[in-house]
Amino acid sequence: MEMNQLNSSYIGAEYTMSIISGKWKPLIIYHLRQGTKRYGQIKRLVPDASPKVLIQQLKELEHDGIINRKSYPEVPPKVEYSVTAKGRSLYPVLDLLWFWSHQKL
Amino acid sequence: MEMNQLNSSYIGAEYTMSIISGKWKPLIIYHLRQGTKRYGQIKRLVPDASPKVLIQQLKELEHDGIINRKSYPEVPPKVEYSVTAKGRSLYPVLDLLWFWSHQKL
DNA sequence: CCGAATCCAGTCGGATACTG
DNA sequence: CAGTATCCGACTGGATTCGG
Repeated sequence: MEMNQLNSSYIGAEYTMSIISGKWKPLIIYHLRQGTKRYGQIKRLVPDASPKVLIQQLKELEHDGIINRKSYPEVPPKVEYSVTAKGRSLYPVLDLLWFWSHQKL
Repeated sequence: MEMNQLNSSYIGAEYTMSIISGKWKPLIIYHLRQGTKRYGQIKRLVPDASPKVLIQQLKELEHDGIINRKSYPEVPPKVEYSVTAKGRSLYPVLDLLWFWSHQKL
């Protein structure tokens, strides 16, 4: 599949965008990129996200196979989030999005 | 600026996404990529977009410097839309978004 | 031909309080 | 500690009608 001869319009670009669009998703992925983190850590790293929204975005990322949720049956509860292989394949995409925005034209 | 050592989180990725997120924007850019088009042509190429929304997305793309609007003072009116240099710099981004969505993992 | 104006439904994120 | 539950305002896109 050639990158310099794309044909079938941009149907599919929307799909990728739907996965990473969500107010806190890029930031969540960025932090998890540095390593596995517990829920409380993420909450502190993304303090402006309300618990409802934060959990919601984590669930969506998990549902889309971008991150993995591991729950430990302990008291108190412990939950760890990490990036999956599919999620790591997203790094170049996010990097390019970031790069474009910082580009001077 | 190194692509393999991004630091300042992903602030900026959201900015790029905000520019191309909009229900018909990728499709509009795709069609304009084939060459300058009149409003009526775009309307026919993106038939499911209502006139209000279509004009709205075209205006946003114009405001963000992605496309150019050229109006000819004729009767009947004639308006042409084309992609700017900044818009063309967006092709690799859209291509990568498209490519990622078609990738098998 | 190229839009503008109005009204409307659905989705998204935020604030706050509460729970196993 | 790691979430749920409820309510709510803002924004986005859609349907339709009208105008220069």
